[in-house]
Amino acid sequence: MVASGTGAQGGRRRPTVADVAREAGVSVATAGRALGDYGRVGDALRDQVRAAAVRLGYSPNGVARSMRSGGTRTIGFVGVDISNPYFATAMRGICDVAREEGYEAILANSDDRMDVERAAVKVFLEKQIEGIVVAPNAVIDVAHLRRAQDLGVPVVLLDRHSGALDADSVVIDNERAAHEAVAHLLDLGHRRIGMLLYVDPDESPELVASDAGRPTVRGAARPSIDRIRGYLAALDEYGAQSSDLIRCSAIGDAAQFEKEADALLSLPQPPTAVFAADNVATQGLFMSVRRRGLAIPGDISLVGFDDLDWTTLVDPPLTVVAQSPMDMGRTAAQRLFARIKGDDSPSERIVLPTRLLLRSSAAEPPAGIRAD
Amino acid sequence: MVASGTGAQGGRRRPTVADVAREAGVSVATAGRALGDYGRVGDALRDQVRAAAVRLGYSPNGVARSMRSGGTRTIGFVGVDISNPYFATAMRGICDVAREEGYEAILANSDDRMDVERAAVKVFLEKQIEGIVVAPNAVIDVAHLRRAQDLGVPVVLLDRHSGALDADSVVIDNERAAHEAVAHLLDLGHRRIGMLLYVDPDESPELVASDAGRPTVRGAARPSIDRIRGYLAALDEYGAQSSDLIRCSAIGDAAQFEKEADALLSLPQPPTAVFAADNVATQGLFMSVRRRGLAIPGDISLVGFDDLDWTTLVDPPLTVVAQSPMDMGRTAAQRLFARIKGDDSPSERIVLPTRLLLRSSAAEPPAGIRAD
DNA sequence: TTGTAGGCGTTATCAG
DNA sequence: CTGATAACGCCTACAA
Repeated sequence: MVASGTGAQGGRRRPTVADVAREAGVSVATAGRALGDYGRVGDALRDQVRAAAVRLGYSPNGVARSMRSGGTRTIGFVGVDISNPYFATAMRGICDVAREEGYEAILANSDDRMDVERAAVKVFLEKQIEGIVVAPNAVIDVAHLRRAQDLGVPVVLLDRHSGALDADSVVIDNERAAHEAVAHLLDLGHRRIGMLLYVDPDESPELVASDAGRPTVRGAARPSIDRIRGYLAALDEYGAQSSDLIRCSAIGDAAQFEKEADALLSLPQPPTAVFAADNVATQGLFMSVRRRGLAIPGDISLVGFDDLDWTTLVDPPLTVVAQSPMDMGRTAAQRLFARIKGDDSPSERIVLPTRLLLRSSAAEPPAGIRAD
Repeated sequence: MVASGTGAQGGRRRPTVADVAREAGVSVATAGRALGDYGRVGDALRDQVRAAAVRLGYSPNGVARSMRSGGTRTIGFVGVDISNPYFATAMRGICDVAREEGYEAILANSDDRMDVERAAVKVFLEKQIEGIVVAPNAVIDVAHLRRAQDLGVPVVLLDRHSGALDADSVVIDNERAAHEAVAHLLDLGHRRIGMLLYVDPDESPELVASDAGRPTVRGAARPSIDRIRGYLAALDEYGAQSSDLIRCSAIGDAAQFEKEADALLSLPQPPTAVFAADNVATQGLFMSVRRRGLAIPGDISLVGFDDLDWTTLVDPPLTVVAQSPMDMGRTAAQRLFARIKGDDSPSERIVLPTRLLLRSSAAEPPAGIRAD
C-alpha cells in the first residue's frame, strides 16, 4: 500500500484467472468459464468464483485475450490534424460507430506528412488493430496501405479516393461542389472569380497548363485538384476568364491564407468574387477582406467551404459549400466494420452529398464592373 | 491472391519469428535477437535473418510483445466530446507528447455521462493501457479512477481537479478567471451583470443559497462552480446585485444557450452585460444578442470564454477569457509519462494561466442606466 | 460438470 | 555466439 496515490508504482501484479481459481478453490478452467460466461459451470461454483474475483479485484487481461483470439477490438484512424474541426468531427463519427460495435479507436495525426502517415500505419499494424480509416495525403503512394490489406487488415479511405488502391472510400464530389459554388457566382454576374485553396506539399504542385485553348489541371484525383477542375469547368461554361486568379498555399494556416488573399485582392484588376475551397482558406479569406475594410457582398462576394459554426456568426453569414464530416466518419467506420466482418464485395466509392448553403455573402457584383 | 483487394479476408497468417527463423535456417532465439536488436548475433546471421524477414514481410506482433513485457505503449484519453474544439485541441497536445514518447493514444467520448466514463475506463484497463488522461465529469465519484491507480495505472485529471482523488491535475484557476472577467465589466461601470453557463446534469444542480447576507455556492470545486464563485465574489466586492442573473443549462448546446440568453435578456430589468462562462454558452449568447438586434457593446456588453477563432471573426471581436487547451493536453500527458516512468513525488495540481483578452465587446454601459 | 494440457508470438534465461 | 526452453494470461480441445 505504499505510494498507491499517484499509482505509478503500485503495480502489484494484477490477479489472473489462476489467482481467482486458487482463491475460489477450483481449477483455472472452471474459473475461466465462470468469469467468461462460456461453457457449462455449476451455479454454486460460478457464484463462488465470481465472489473470489470480486474479492481480488480481478479484471480480464485484454492482451492475453487478444493473443489467443487474434482480435484486438481496436481500429485506427489516421487523420491529418485532430484540432481541425473537420477531422475532429469525423473522429467523433468513427468513435461512435466503433463503440456501437464494441471497439475502441486509436488516433494518429499525419500533419499531411507522408512519412508520419506511413509510420502511423506501421505502428497500427504492429498493434494488431483490426482495421484502418485513413485520410491519405497522397493518392499514388499507397504501398503502406496495400501492405495493410495484404495482412488482412481492411482499409477505408476518408475524404480522398485513390485509384491506385482497391479500397472503399468515403468522399464528396469535389468537382461538382466547386462547380456549383462557382456557377452560383457566375449566375450572379461575376466574371472575375478568384480561388483560394490548400494543396499538400508532398505531391508536386499541380500544373494549370493551358491545353487546347482551355486551361486544365493535371494530377491524380484528389480534393484540391478536383475542386480546381470544377472551378475551371464552370468558368469555361460561362466563357469567363480563368487565367491567374487561383492561389494555392502549401501551408494550411489561416494567416498564410490571409496573405494569399491579400495578394489576390491587391491585383490591378482584383476579382469581384472569391471561392475559398477549404475551411481554413475560408477563414483566411474572410480575415483579409475584413482587414481591408471591404463590404461583403457590396464590394466583394465570397463563397466558402465547410459549414462551420462561425460562418453563421459573422456578418454577413457566409454562403458555403457544406459537407458532413460526422456522416463521413460514421459511414467510413460502417464500411470498415462490414469488411472486418468479412464482407468481400467489390470496393465501393461512397459519395456523400454536399449542399451549397445560400446565405448572404454572395450577391451581384458592383454595377459597372460587369463589363469585362 | 484471392480477394486481396479490400483486405477483409486476405488474412493469411502473418509470418512470425519462427517462420523467419525457419526461412533463414536459424533458431527462433537467434532470429528474435537479430530482429529485435537485443543480445549478440553474428553479423552474417543477422543479415541472413533480416533478409528472410523482408522476404516474408515479417512485422512484429505487438500483442505478443505486450504479453511478455507487460507494456502496451498505449495511453487512453477520456474526453467529453472530441468534436468540441477544447477537447480536440487537448487531444492534439496529448497525441503529440505520446508520439514523442513512442506511445499511441486511444480516445473515448464520455458525453459527460458517468456510466460512459466508467465503461471507458474499464475497457482501457482491460486493454492494459499504461496511463489515463481524463476530464472527469464528476469530482466525487472517482472509484473507477482510484481502481486504475490501485492497478498501477497512473491517472491525470484534465480540466477538473478532484479533492477525492490523489492524482495530478491540470487545470486553470476558474474562480480567478471568472473574477477577472466580471471585475472588468464592473470596472466599466456595469452593475447588472448576467452569467450563462453549463452545469453537468449528473452532479446535482448547485444551490446559490443566501448565507450571511451574501450569496454563495455549495458543491465541490469544479469549473462551473468555481466560475460562479468568481462571479459572485467580484459582484460582492463592488457591492453589485447578484440575485437572479445566473442561468445554468444542463444541455451543452448552443441553441439551448440561446434560449437561456433570451430569457435573461427578456427580463423586465435586463442585465447591461453578460459573462458567458464556457465556449458553447458564448456562442449561444452571441446568437441571442444578434438575433435581438442589440448593438455590442452599445446596448449590451459581452465577455466570453475560450479564445476560439470565431471570436475574432465576428463583429465586434469578443473580449474573452483565454485558456490553452493544447498546453493543458501537453502538460497532462507530460505528467502522465513522468508517472509511467516511475515518478512517485506527491501529486501536483498544475494551474495553467488564463488571460482576459480585451477586445471590443465590453464597454461602458449606456448612459443613465448606471443608476441601479 | 469439472480438470488437465497445450498453444497463441515474443523475449529472457540458461546451456552448449 | 547460438540454440533449446520456459513464461506471460487466456481459452479450448480433450479427458475424466
